[in-house]
Amino acid sequence: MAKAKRTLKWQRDPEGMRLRILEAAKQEFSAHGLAGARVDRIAAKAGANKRMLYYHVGKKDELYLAVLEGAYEKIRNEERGLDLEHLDPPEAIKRLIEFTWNYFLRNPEFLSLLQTENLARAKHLKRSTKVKSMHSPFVEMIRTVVRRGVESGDFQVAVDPVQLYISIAALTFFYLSNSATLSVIFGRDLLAKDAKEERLAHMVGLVLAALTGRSAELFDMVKAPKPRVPQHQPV
Amino acid sequence: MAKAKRTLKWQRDPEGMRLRILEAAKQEFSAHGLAGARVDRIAAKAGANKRMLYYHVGKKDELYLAVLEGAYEKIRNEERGLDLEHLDPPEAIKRLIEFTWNYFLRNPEFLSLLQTENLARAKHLKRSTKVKSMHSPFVEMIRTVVRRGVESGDFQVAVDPVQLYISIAALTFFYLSNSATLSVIFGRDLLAKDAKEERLAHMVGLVLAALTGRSAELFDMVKAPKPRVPQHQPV
DNA sequence: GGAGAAATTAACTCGTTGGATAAATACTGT
DNA sequence: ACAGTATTTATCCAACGAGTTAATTTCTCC
Repeated sequence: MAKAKRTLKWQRDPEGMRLRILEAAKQEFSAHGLAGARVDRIAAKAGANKRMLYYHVGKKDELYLAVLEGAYEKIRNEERGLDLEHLDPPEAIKRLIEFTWNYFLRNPEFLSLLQTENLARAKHLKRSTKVKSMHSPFVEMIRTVVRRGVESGDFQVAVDPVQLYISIAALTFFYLSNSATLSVIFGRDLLAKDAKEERLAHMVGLVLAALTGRSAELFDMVKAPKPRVPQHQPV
Repeated sequence: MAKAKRTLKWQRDPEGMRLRILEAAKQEFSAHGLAGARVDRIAAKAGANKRMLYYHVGKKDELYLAVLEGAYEKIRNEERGLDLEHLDPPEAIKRLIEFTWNYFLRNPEFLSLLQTENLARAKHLKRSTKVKSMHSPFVEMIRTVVRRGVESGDFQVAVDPVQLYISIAALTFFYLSNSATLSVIFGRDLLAKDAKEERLAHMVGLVLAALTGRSAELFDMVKAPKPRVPQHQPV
């Protein structure tokens, strides 16, 4: 056969393979946790042989850490584009909340990975040098917004930026990461479209009201579109 | 031997055994998750034979569900003793936050169990009939507090009690359940004594400020050195 | 067109683990 | 003290799963 080169049994593509492995691993680890994840399933999902995981990344633990680091890298990169400096302080906080909320909605595996890692008490993350370095700029970004808010009189109190960020992450993260059990015990579908809108309004209202001290208007402002329908039919 | 009954190879104590098994299982499941938990370790920790688990409770899944139900039962029982009706609304909310926070601090396994169950998307909890029934009274309790607050003029807005409770749980739960990774990325020990006190102050301030619209005073009130001891041993 | 390196497949090892079976031991009522 | 039942121990095993070894296929560069 001169020109029609015989169909190959497999293609070579080290870079692509590595990416497919990491993507498959992300799915698997977020769906089943570290212990529950199956190396063979990852291989299958990546359209690869099990041996490839060890060849391109490493053993299960190392694979897991690589996935985790990649996840952090991704969110911090996107956060960098938030550009809160040019918004007036309440608007900046609102945008930060909305971004965080939407990011978690768009990347549910990130939530699962963090939960998994916390169940392991960050044992793996502690060994990572990469991750520690990329958070201070973000904190400074928030600190600046708060300072500006206090100076302009928009905010009543100079809250610690780390506390504020943890609170924003808490309100969004917890609702989504625990929506399964919460939905069961409260007898509501917390992931329904309406419920999510209501939640976003609640969170923005809560945080801005606390910072500015103008609860009523703020709650109403964001709450406007959806008057209510507080479902409430547990048992 | 008539009186000095020869030392027995083992004592019979079905009730005690069952409790020891459940306790050991709680430890194991919260420490390693569902997939990571080892049946043999549970047996060992309970000072029992592996066969006992199957005899007294059931297979791994059933054991896990039993532990989970027990955990919910325990917290709801304690919450029942909160008695928020007799406090003025802001004080009632403050007590609710403090109780939740302290409960989570005292029962870290509860946090882990919930995380694990949410990673499984509440697959097991959905099969439980017991759990669903015990939450509406609690929601009503909060609803009443909010209504009273609005009527007395203390609160500026009639927030949905479920949203409010989820927010309180979020602020407390997330901080503790994710303290491992947060401590790493922010380079602070979030479980240090000072950090915990600061966090409690922040959360109470945030929520009360949002509800009452008097940020500054409230933040200062709770942020002060140590006005009083909010310890509050529930039940 | 061939040698050596890189990438991929196939097959195997070996400890672990959930669950099962059968036998032994303690307790109860009579 | 004896029979029957409840509780506990002692083994066993088949399946699984992580990681390894060795062979096979493709690529590159000369």
